[in-house]
Amino acid sequence: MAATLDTVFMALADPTRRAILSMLLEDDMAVTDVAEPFAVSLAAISKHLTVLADAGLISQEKRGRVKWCKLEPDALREASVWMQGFGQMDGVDLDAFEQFLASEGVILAEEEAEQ
Amino acid sequence: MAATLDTVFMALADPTRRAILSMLLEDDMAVTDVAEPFAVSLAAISKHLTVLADAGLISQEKRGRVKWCKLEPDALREASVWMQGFGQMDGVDLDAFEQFLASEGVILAEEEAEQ
DNA sequence: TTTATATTCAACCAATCGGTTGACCTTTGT
DNA sequence: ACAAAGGTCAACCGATTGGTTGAATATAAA
Repeated sequence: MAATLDTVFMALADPTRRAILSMLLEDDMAVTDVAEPFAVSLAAISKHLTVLADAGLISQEKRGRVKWCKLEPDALREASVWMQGFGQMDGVDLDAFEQFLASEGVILAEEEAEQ
Repeated sequence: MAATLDTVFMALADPTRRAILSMLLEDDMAVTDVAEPFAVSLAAISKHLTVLADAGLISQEKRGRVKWCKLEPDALREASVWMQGFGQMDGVDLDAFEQFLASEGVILAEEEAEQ
């Protein structure tokens, strides 16, 4: 829930959690199915999913006895914007960049906050 | 040196280290000057700088008794590319995006590798 | 040469991390 | 009613993290 840069980057720092995100890119999954390919306990994966959910990177909805995990790519936006301040985006005409994004139907974080 | 996604994201997960990167965005700095605004010991900052250097996010060059710290924004590229696989870049016309970047003088990772 | 400056090293500490196991709760199926 | 399946919880473990302090090292200045 408290999706700060701290929690997002911390969540992304673990390879198992990044692999989970990649899996969820394909489709929503139950906790047990997320855990299946990994050589660790279900409880460990459950913890990883909690970390991802706390970072806002996934959401979890319980239907019956199954808890469905869904990728929430929006949480990456804040972190992505932060990173872009350092990379080769430096020197880029930001107005033109925003116009380009708008032309592609992308909604920036600040714009969304005003809605 | 071993700039993996693990080490890069882990390095970015700490607010002090992110603040250091922001400072280095302005200019190269000596270790002592980096440490000055922070309420922690010089040794602690020295460790943070080692973490950043191991992640490839900064480089350190010793001239005389002063060790100069320099931002290395390229290290963010790999992580940024990984993240863009999830975010709202999804669905964006990547060709148009690259053209836009090229028009802004930005060199993408793949292009640079071919040089 | 002596002294101050810049930085790291080494040892230590409390807190956190990723992992385990076994008990537990809830929902579904027989 | 009973058993199985889906998940979490709680307690524990070893390793790592971010921090400290004091000593050590190397360079520069007096």
